[in-house]
Amino acid sequence: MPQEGSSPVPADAHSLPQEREQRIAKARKLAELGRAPYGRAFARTGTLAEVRAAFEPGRVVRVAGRLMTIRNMGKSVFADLRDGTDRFQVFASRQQMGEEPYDVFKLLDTGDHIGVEGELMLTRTGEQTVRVDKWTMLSKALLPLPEKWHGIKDPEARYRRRYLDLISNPEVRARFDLRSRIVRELRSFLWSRGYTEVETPMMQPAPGGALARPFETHYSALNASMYLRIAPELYLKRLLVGGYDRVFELNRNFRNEGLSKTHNPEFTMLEAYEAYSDMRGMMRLVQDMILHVARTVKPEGPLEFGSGDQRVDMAPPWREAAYRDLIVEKMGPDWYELDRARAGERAAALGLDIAPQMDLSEITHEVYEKAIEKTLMAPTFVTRLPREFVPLARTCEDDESVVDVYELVIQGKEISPGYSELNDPLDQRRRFEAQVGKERHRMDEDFLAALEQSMPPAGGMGLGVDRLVMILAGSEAIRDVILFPQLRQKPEAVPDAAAGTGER
RNA sequence: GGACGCUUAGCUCAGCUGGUAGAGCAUCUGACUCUUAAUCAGAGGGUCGCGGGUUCGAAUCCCGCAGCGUCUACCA
Repeated sequence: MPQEGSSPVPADAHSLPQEREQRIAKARKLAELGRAPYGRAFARTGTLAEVRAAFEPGRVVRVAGRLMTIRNMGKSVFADLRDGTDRFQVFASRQQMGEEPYDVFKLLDTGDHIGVEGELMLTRTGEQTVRVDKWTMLSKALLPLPEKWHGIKDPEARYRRRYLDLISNPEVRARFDLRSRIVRELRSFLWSRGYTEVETPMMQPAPGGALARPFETHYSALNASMYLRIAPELYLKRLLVGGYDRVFELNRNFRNEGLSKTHNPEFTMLEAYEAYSDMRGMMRLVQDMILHVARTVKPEGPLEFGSGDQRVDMAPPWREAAYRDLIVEKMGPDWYELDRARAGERAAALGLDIAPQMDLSEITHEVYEKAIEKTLMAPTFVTRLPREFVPLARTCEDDESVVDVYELVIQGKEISPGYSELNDPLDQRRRFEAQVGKERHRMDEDFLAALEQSMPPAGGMGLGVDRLVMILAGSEAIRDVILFPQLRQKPEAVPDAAAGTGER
């Protein structure tokens, strides 16, 4: 296995010509000395945080963690151990441990995992410390840690090797812990409201529930094309038909579209449906839910998130504004009397790109999306959207030209749409047929059959979980709230994967 | 998808108008029994993203490619 000095070095070893070899040699040496470099379970007195909380000098404890720093003083060594909860200093001395175990201890490198048994003590400077009596090798690190002071900064390395980002940037770990809490609170809120969580297919024969390009895959056993879902909507509605009055799913959707600061091809979506409710009921639900989560994240003080011009005040009541009113507010009371040319000029004056083929309602929508929506910082329910932009939604009772929908905008981002769901199967069929012409989506006959079985009137809502986390965490990029964001594949894998195998 | 920018040691970064590459941390050797970015002395480590071109000579200039970033486009 070891390469002869004269034989060519494996290509991937170039990246770490020396240190990795040294660490492998140390692992071998440890093994020779009877200390397996990769250990098994280690019974701990508790986590480092627990041991710190119950600190008592003289008490014997067993702790484990990753060695983060080592300060070698000759006949004694101070080192910092870290686990998922805390950092804790350990102190090893030749006098205490005996010559041989102490010398072996000095084979350790930063990055290694070890288990330690010994008495708790206070150093002269008052730092809580474990004095090592015995220690166990748990796992030898062959690769060095990122720079201890500056950490890892290169964005590409941070995303591709997120484990290093998590090790060296504590605020990153804190942000993902926050995400976990948010997700948990969303669930517990809905459970407390009597909702049942379900899981519906992610692989679907006919992707529906939204207008988006799907990912396509192939199911060999059936020799059939399948699609990763773009939304769970049509399955959740089947469950309304099946008698679930309150149902939600919190899981991944996939859309075959571009990457951006606010778009990842797989993203986490919450969808909830409530029988006998409507869009108004869902407005109340989503407001209560987001306020509940925000309060959990920030238990006291004003409900403000983000900073600078992205600062958001979530304090209720949240504004509700009809689409048309927002337009008039921005473009003047005569906007809807303008002809196409005048409207185009006025929109262009705002710096918008108005293409010649755009009609009045398209120009208006461009104004909404580019000049209005982005400026809505505080939570705003935009209602009564023009039906041509939400073709599958139910129209308002008092005005057939607008739909009974809300779109919740926070910090200029669409966070949550809500609907009074369509339950007329023949109407739904007509609208699907109109869509199938434009999009290449297949008609979901099975779903239409379910509707024909009678679906109760219902309110439905969606919530972009990643974006909610962005707002509550004060992150400006979706990649900062997704552990492993989608990146292009590199021709070569991350360094060292194949080193030593003799391949490549 | 388009425009612009970046890519130098394991990590964080210098490197001028082209003259054969540096620092700190990490690593190795030595000293050191209360340190905490330990300290002190010494050493090793680089296909300068990849491929081509210009030139006596390229990390540096030119072209192509890749990855990443920013803005932009589609979308939640």
